[in-house]
Amino acid sequence: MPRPRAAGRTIAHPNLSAVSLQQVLDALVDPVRRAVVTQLGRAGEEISCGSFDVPVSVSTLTHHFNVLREAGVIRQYYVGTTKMNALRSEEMQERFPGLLSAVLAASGSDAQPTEA
Amino acid sequence: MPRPRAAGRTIAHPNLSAVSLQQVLDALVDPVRRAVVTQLGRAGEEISCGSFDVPVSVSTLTHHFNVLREAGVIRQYYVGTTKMNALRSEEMQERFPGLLSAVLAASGSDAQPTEA
DNA sequence: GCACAACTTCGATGGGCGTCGTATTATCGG
DNA sequence: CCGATAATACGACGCCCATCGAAGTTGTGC
Repeated sequence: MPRPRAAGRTIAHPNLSAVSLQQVLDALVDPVRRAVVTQLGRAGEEISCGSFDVPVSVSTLTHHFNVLREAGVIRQYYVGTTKMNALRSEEMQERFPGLLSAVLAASGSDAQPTEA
Repeated sequence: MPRPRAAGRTIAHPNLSAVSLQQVLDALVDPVRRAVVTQLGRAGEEISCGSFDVPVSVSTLTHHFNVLREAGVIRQYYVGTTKMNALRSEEMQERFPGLLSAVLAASGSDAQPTEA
């Protein structure tokens, strides 16, 4: 009976009322995770896990997706062997008004000082 | 010639255009620093370094003030041996619209899930 | 000038987390 | 049933940072 593992199907998502500000900030403070969020924000649509432009290995990326999901920032579901990702923008807006949108806006414009 | 040290007087503050989103998030993600920011937000006024209610030693607190100041979140100046602190709310609002206010709002209300 | 109070600086320590490679599971197409 | 593809689970490793205590600096008041 080697534990059920991923079960391949349904994925658990937290109720946003059970998510703390600390969790969300922890999720958004990592540059790689913020890149994921930003790309999701730009696309406005679901994106498969493998379609992100980030400078880390696949296993690391999986870890980041878990953190984002557990923080309530993204929603995920399977389509075959592919896992799709989407922002939980509206729910986040209710839970922490203005927070996610502020980060998205800042990431979108000149998030970096003078270095380009 | 033991370097000038603190010089006791004027303190250097960054221009907010030279501050990155990463810096600000790094500053705000720490619970102790966020407690400082929250208490400053509530007070609406300057507070001396020693008047904060945080569960760390004095030397650690000094470190946190440095991080907050270098991230452009707070402004500091000496009054005798006392150092006063104030939020740079308006400037932050211009640089990263909605960010600081969102964090303040979230910290103020139920930032924690269900644990009280 | 001296003691005291407020804060800083320095060096050391510990824990957490981002990172990776490898092995494993799940799904689809022949 | 077999291979290929997509993603996860599992340790392990290294670094960064929050933390502290002790010593130092600056200013105040007597």
